[in-house]
Amino acid sequence: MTYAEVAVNSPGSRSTFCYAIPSTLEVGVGHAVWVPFGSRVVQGIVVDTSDEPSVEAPREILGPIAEQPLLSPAQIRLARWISQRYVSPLFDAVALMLPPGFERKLTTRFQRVVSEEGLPSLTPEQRHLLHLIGDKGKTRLRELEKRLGAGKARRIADQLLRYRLIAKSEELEGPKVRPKTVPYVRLLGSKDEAQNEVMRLERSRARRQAEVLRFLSHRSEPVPVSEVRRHLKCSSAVITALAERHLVAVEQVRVKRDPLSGLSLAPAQVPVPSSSQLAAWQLLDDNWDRGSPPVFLLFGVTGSGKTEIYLRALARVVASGRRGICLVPEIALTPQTVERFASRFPGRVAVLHSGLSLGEQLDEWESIAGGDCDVVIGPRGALFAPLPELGLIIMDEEHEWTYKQEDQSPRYHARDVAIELARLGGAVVILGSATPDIETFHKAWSGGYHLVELKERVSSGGYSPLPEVHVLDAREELKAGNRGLLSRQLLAAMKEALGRREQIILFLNRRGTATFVQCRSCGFIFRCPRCSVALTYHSVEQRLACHRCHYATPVPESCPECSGRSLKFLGVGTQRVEEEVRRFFPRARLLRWDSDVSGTRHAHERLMADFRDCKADILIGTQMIAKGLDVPQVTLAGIVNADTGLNFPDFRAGERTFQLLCQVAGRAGRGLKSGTVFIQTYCPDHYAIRAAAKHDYRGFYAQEIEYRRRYAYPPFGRFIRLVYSHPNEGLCRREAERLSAFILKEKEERGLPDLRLIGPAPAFAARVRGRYRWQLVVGDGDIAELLSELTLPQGWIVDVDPVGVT
DNA sequence: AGCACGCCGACT
DNA sequence: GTCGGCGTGCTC
Repeated sequence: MTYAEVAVNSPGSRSTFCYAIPSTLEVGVGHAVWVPFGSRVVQGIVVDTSDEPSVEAPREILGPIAEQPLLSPAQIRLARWISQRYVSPLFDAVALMLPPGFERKLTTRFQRVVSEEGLPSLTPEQRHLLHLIGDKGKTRLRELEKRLGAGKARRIADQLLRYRLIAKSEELEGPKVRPKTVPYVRLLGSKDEAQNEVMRLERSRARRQAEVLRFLSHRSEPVPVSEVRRHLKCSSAVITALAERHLVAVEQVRVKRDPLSGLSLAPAQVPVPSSSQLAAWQLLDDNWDRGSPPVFLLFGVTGSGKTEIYLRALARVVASGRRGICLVPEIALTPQTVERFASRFPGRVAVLHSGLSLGEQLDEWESIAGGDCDVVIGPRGALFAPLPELGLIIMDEEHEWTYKQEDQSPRYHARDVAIELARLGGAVVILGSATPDIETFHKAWSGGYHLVELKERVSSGGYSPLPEVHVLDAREELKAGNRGLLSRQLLAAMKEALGRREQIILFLNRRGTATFVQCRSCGFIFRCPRCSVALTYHSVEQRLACHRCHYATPVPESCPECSGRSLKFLGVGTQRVEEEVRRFFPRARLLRWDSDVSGTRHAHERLMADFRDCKADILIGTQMIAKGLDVPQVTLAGIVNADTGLNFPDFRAGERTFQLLCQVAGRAGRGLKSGTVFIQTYCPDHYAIRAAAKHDYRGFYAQEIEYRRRYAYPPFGRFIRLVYSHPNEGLCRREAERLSAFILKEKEERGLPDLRLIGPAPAFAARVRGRYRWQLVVGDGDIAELLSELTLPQGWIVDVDPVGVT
């Protein structure tokens, strides 16, 4: 007897379960299987096999879900690594690699057993439920929950079950996706026979049938029914009649749902590289196999031609018979990129992202697995595409935090996973950025990665210099009596640009819902007296709170520094800016671009196209315009308030601000005309702002890395965030305190002096959907190991390398 | 996710 | 005492 270690699809099962493989089944490592689990049947993946069972009485695997294994041994190794590193259930890690629509759930349904009405002992609620279930057919539990609420529906259903008034059944939902098929019509018999039949049909006045048959006799391959109908303008009845006479056969043929079918692809020719691109390529090419794995940081300002290097690298890999994945931060914003790749590798590019229909996703997945694609493009999840012979992973804009999965387990960072994947499969990694993540640059600087620099900006008209950047001190504006959002210099520059019929972008760094309070006269920001973190304004309770230590205070009426009474709640929306611009330039055509406006992916494209076609003079927007926008006519960029990000309670605040400012600055002057950028700020001396104004990444890095070193922030230390959520506030707090005390005890007993514990404190989002949230942040001290030994009560979320921490 | 088990308040 | 509601832990 052989036994299998199975990762089961059941929440909270961190370890694997042992099952016996019946000798009648062909099941091995990587197979998806149905297994009995408690009273239910769940899906699982075999991650190992052995001759000895690991428990006394294992149950038997019921059967394979698919004939072929779904995962390769390398993928299982990667899943194990992810599960360990991010302290997540193994199934969650495995699930990343399964085909789209793989997961199938059981539905609980109820049916009336006896239709005896008027049982006197029934409560009104019970009667109601009985009524909802009805006499005929089955009713889903989910349906009842929707009407009565989850807890109540279940409780009352249980009561009725006990009275044997209803019966319960568990049914497996049908597959969410099926292969798409299209009917094709094929000639039966030879062409000569068909010709004879044509004549016979004509004689018998079946003119339509004769036409169809003649049409088919000139074709050697089966023809789609729709094509026949379109061509001969006949109904399907004609084809059915022919099929009944056994002259033709109608067959279902599988077709691919292709998300790229709408693209107009002119095969692109390879452009002549600039000298700096050539130099960078040479360096990359020379060091291609050096390192374990070889990781390159392609460091080049916006518009320096990184994409061309990616394409060359992909071409190199494809030429050697291998394949590549290109990760992008957000596919919705980069249709041009997809188009560019697709026209360079015609017919060999696949895209994978959640914006596609499940059918498209499945078809892409299967054609990738079948070896029909050389290049896969997509956001972080595309990393897990079943690409055989993976030789290269590219990560564009590697500093972007969309690469970190936050909302569900496993909370992985695609960069780290990419490097591990490359290590397991002998592939090369190229990380590209104009403003690399501090941790990445540190690794490159200290020799862990190859640093490849692209020094010049390339544009269609030749080299375009970086824009001139002016830092405007917002405090000076206030002293001069300007209480508006836009400074005099910026307004003057806008007026000039409008006069020259040039385009302007105004950028607002409005991040999240966090608002902080600042004194308008002296620039003082309310900070926590204990942690010096900017206090966050909670509008519901009308208080300022520190999310790190739980300090809270009512909103003061005046500034403690200068006694000024003009306190400003910052977090100004784009609408405010729009109103103000309209007041100053009533005749300018404005376009507002933020998450409120752009609902769909096409809305992005339309907005961008409108602006590019000069249908507006001024574009006002948030983060989004810093990313996908490339409009050559823009000569002026204004950053309304550069400090919003700086005051964010996160040690990466400086880094994020620098990155954002550089990105916005990179938007101006990409065409023939040079650009100007205005940065409005209350802290003109902050190193992130000063460095951004000079386009000086290295200068910024030098200061930032010292700050990180001093406080043992990444890359010199790591964090793990533990969030507990519970509907009961007291219980939530108590559990957080219990775990905190436990960790401190472990710190003593195990001798982990480096372990730092911050909290417990209410999490940044202190209450989400009726559940209170408390968090602990642990720094260093090999806590991941400790946590994997521990079984945390359910309700805890573990986030290794979280995005926003103190 | 579902089921068993154990704890606590309302009622026989 | 006992029944049932609710919270917690386990499922190979």
